[in-house]
Amino acid sequence: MANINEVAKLAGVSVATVSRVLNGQDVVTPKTRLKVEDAIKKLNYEPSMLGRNLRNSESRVLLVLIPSISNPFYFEIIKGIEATALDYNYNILLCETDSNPERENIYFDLVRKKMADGIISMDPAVNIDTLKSLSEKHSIIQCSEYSTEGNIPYVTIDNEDAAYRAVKHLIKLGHQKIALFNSNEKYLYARQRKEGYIKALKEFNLPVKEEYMIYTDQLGFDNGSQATKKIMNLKDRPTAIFAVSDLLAIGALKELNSAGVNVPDEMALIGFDNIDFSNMTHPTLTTIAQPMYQMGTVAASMLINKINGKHVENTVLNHELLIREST
Amino acid sequence: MANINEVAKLAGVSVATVSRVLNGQDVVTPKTRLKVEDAIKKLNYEPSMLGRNLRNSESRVLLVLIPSISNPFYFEIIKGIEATALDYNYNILLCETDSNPERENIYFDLVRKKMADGIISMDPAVNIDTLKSLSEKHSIIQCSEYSTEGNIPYVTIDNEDAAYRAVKHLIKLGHQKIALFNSNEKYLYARQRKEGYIKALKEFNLPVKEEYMIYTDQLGFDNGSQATKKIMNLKDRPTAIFAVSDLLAIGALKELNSAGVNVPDEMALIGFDNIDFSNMTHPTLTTIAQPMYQMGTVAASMLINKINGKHVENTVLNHELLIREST
DNA sequence: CTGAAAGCGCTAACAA
DNA sequence: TTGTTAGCGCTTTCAG
Repeated sequence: MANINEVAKLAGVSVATVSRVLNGQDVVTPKTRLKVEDAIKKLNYEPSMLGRNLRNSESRVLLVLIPSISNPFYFEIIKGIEATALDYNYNILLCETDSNPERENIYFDLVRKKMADGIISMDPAVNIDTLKSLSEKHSIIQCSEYSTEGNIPYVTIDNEDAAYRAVKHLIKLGHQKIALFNSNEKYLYARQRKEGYIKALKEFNLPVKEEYMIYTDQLGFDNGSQATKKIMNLKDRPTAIFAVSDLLAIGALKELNSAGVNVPDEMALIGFDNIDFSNMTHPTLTTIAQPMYQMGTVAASMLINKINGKHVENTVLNHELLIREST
Repeated sequence: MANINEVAKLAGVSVATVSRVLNGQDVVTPKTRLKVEDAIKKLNYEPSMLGRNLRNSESRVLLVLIPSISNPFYFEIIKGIEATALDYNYNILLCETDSNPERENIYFDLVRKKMADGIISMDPAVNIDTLKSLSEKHSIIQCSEYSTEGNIPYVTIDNEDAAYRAVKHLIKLGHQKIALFNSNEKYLYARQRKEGYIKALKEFNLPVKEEYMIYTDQLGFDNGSQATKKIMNLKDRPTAIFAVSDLLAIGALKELNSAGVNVPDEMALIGFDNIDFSNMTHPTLTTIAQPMYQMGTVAASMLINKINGKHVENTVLNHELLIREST
């Protein structure tokens, strides 16, 4: 593998000139540029990022922390991040924490060790203390889930309002007994969505019943199925479910279908996220759509700005209620 | 940020000694080791991978090429790759090509530019010529989809046999008119699965009808729905569908459910891949399960071996027919 | 067992 | 406009 020296020698110029050509600096005479380009072609030379990165003390890698790669919620966000990253000549290292602090630490180490220039954290279960202390020396952006501790910039949606609108939609449809499938309240979004749920109920003078609120530790299909079983056994069974994730809702739908409960007639169902699959169920799922791709591009832009020492502002994006067959 | 020099100075040793401690070389006296470790702690020192990587001319990054991040088929494979990679102190750069040659090239450039030490390609649409020429200088492994051109090592399953067994299962159930939802025949796996389909039909003296074979360009839900519409309009409508991907099958199921066609009574359905969703549909989907996680670990091990100059052998893993409600 | 020094491949300040 | 040179942070050879 040729290096910059050999190119310089073959072209009859100095390495500095080769470097200039490589970086598109227009101080170079067209004639010398041509010589250099010729030499590059002849030697099949490819500049090594290893040398360049050391010299520039940067890795041009952005770390993206997600709890699980199999949650479709993150797909579009990741695409947005990646597109923006590539635009700015960054690459993304997608890191799945499995909500495992040990694994998380492996990834944090990458930025400590300069293998990454910054982090976009989308992991609700992230250790916020570590994140905080890391953010003192490194660039970090929170995406979707966030904490206001530590002043780490974030991009998100108004979770409370989204939940409020979802539940209000159910109420307008005539539902009075509405279950909430929520995730663990240690997560901010869970607390916020619960707030929205309660706000809607209260606004219409409906009772807030503890037994209608089911908490699941994960946001998988199975958790949705389990939760559904629980509310089906209630003496005063709800007529509608608001699930804080489409995965949960789809698990619920599966259980309802199996139990022969008609959706939406006997049980209305509304999810959250608008993942692809939510439109492939039978019936299709009413859900809250977040501008995921945009969230990704915004997060990436914020991070890149932060890396470059610019000031970045927190961003709250708009959501949308998507009414489909399940309500 | 402290560097190795400052640590050496504070510890009163040379940088060489610090490096030895860092790399766990046991030539160092316990006493000096202690001094060094103290200094490291005091300075909060983290060794920079930038320097180390340049020196070792390696990046300890593995490139993983997939066509689309939203195809769940890849999840478990990626998990397998990642787990093995981490074991060997590698990180993976997950690269989504969108079957776009331009994007593909951006990623290939990363290994040319030494940002990555090797590639695991899972993209059926990959430019095999580029891959071939790249494999002359770089370590590459093909995973799942492969080409025998260029002698690039691969890990895969026996696609023909898998398809054969799927279709045989349908035939044993009494089906005589079986549709095939295949992807584009430019892909090897598509050709192989078609072979298996035909082999089973022939073995039972069933006619092979062109009109029962639908080709889709992508493996998404929508393609499955479209394909289903086509065969529903056939005068001699099939009674069973074998789809070469669960996504296709789920799209088909959606269409069948909407059209009020009972699955499996009026139309049996079998997919391929055993993605998570396949167990969440109503009815649940019969499918072919591939050992995806293992495929990932094997691919990663092969690649790491290749990077280290060892010889690697092609591997064919076992598959399994998972009979569920849709047949 | 430890240290001095070279060098991985590149960029940029400075000089010419 | 181009060249010389130092140095990014680390590992490793060679000497001691």
